[in-house]
Amino acid sequence: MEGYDKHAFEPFAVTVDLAVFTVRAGALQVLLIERGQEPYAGCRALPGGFVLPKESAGTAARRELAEETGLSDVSGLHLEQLRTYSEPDRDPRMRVVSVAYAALLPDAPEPRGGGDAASAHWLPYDGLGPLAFDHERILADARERIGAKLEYTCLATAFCPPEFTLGELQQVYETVWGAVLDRPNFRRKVLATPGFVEPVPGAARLTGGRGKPAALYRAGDATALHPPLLRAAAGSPPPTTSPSPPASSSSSSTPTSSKGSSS
Amino acid sequence: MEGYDKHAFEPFAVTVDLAVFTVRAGALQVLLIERGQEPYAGCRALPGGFVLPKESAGTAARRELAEETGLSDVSGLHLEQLRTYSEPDRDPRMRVVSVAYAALLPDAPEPRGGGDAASAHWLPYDGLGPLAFDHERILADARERIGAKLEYTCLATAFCPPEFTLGELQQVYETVWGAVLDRPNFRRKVLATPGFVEPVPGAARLTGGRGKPAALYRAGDATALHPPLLRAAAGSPPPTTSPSPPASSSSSSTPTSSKGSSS
DNA sequence: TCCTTAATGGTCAGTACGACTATAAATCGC
DNA sequence: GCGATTTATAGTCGTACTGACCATTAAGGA
Repeated sequence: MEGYDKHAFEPFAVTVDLAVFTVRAGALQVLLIERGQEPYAGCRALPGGFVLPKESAGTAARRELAEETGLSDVSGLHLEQLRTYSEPDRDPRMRVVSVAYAALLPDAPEPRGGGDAASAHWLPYDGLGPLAFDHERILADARERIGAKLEYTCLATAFCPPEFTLGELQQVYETVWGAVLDRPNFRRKVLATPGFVEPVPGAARLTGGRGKPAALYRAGDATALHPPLLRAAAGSPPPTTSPSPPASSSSSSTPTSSKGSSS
Repeated sequence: MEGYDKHAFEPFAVTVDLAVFTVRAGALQVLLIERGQEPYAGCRALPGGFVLPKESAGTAARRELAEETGLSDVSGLHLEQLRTYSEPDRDPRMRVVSVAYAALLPDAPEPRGGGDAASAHWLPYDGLGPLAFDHERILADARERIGAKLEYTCLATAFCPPEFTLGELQQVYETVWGAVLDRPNFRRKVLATPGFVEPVPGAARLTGGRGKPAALYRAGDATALHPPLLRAAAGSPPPTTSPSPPASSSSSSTPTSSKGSSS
């Protein structure tokens, strides 16, 4: 952009929209508000708001995150810019360009407190109805981005409390990906990645529910996963190990196998 | 964002900035303009411009790409939104929010023609001096993004002409990553990925220079690489094949014995 | 003609990973 | 208290993937 011609551009309103995720009760949940005014009155929407004159979009996003969740300290939460949505007609009232952010929360206190948060609630991602504006698209993009980043970053720990078990970490992957992972293999992979997690020294084992108590871990100092933890390719049948997959009824093809794994 | 309060926001100027890359002469090159006016007069900058009233940012980016390169048809070129830069003081004159895009060009005709393109030129990425505004940062972000996407997408073919040799494709990887790859292994990997490249039927082999002529390939219809083509981890010494690492203290894993799990 | 260069074809070992079995340590039902 | 159940953890085995490396082919140049 060379010289600025004051007549060459239209002023835009700039907002941030937040896709705030958490994993609770084995489901991926999203923080949504219910709109009270037109357009889209009564419709669910992503929390967000205007970027103030002296703010960057990132600053505005973190401010909105604090306001909407009611949390006193959001400085440690993972907040990441997704992309910017700028279709001319995305808001019927005026020209609004929105910078979308994705945020990850460890656990999910029901939001309380000021501002728009009055109407903010956690809702499961699956089965959501239509959202206001282009928020459905933004939310879908956010989920895809988060899922992809689980593969090659240590982002999953951002969904976990400061100390967590490997089972909880695995649940994050399974929930976001919508897939079931093999527990011993997941464990082997995570522990083999230096800096992903580190054991809690005191080793107070968690004995909440049934079963053998699990060891506690903290997030390590690594940020990237090398090599990555790949989710299975979309339409790829599991690389058929056994030469005869559909072994009719119950005749176990190999002396050691016959777990009837894949549905 | 609930109701709009006309006094709650400041109008912003919204621009697009373009990081346009090509691979030429074994070097990664970038399209830059030279600013004629203050601020940063005489300084190099990314091409870009205002988003017009009826445009989306993506539309503006493609329009600018055509204007700056002088190419008549930019519809087939890879253009991808990077992220948005919105620091309040990033432009000393006024509040400007810029949506950055990265574009990939197969070959690099020196730009000609109208508009700002008068001063647009290809320059090697390495050894660039300082750029105007925060464009240095934008360019670095763009390069990192492109490098990362080469790992798990088929993006590299966007740098190549419609028909290319595997050597040319490998050169793209080596140039963007700044690393040297083993040619037989690269070949094996690319050909083993379905849909990455497909041989040109006529199979007119390219016999330009010395050596055995290379077969020609076209980009396939795949977009993702499964599994990815990973570049070596940053600070990882190559996984010592030789049976005697630094045979000092740490006798690492013996096949059946301690797996060295806990720290 | 011999040497150089570059593309292509192949081997081999180590690692990574999926599928699976086995054991340990807790709670629950009785 | 005892076994069934549940969950965590340990380990095995075979295949696929990958890096390092060698061999062959087909061109150009001295």
